[in-house]
Amino acid sequence: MIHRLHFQIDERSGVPVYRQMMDQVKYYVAGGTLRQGDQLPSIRELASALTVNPTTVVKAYTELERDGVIEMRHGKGAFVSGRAKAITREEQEVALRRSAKQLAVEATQLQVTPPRVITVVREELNAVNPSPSADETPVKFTVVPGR
Amino acid sequence: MIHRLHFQIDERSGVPVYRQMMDQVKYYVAGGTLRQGDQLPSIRELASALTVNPTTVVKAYTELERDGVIEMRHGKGAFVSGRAKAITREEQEVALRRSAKQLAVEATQLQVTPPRVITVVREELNAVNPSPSADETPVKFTVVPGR
DNA sequence: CTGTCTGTATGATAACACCCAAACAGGGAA
DNA sequence: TTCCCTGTTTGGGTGTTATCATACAGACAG
Repeated sequence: MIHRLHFQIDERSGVPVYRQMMDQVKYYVAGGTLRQGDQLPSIRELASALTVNPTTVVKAYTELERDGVIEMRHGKGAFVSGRAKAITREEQEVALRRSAKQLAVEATQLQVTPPRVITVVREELNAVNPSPSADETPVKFTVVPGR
Repeated sequence: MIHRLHFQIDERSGVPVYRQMMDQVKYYVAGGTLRQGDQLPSIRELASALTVNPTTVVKAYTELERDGVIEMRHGKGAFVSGRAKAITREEQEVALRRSAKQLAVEATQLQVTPPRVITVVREELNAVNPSPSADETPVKFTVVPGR
């Protein structure tokens, strides 16, 4: 079975790329998709998949290690840290609401009707469509770039 | 009656200050608190209230003007734009999808169930959508800083 | 050992974000 | 007119973000 991670980088958002990557790794850990011991995409793999410079990925991974989310092992790869606890449930809720609020504001600015917004959100949720997994063994993930 | 705008700037977020200000103005406009013709805080007033440099506010206002949200009039002030910027259906669709996809990816990373996402989006749409008001007189707003 | 994967580390370059100070110019009221 | 509000513009400074190219070093299979 192939596991995929969806990474979405929005250059127009003004948010630094390395920080967007950090957030998304944290979200995967918080959501349970990435579990203790799982191997993250290598620096070069992630960099080429997202067409960013490896240095940028290094920065993201280094900061994530400083935050205790991941561990990097020379010559082996980057792995989800044991003592992760990257994000609290409350922070997850805040993150979701912030993103939803942003969508709501933008849609209102664009004068899109609420039903239309709901429809599009449903479509995009289906498009992302995660693969359900109850596997307990540490796995390696590939990247699905989103730009 | 005194009208107040609450501005909150988070320096640790990594999001550029001028962009945080832009988002909040957009939110007020989308939500109907700021209406066509309303006068925004002056550049210097907003800058001193938030203890940021006036140049930063200039950048935010300039970008907002480029987005068609506000208009700046030399010697008079900054006002909420009358005419919504002309945008094609296609541009509207692209912008909406981009924002929706961002939310979908993030929700998936957090392993939030699609129904839950829809619920939150509905709530945020309701929170943004203004109750139609009969008051048409333009007003001036002051700033209450949040730091 | 060799090849190839992995992370680690530089220095140079460019663009952006933010601050600071100062000056210029329009609008409107005393 | 003068005064004080307003936006406009310029030049200089610092730190961050991100790119590119290059090199070094650990892990491991063949």
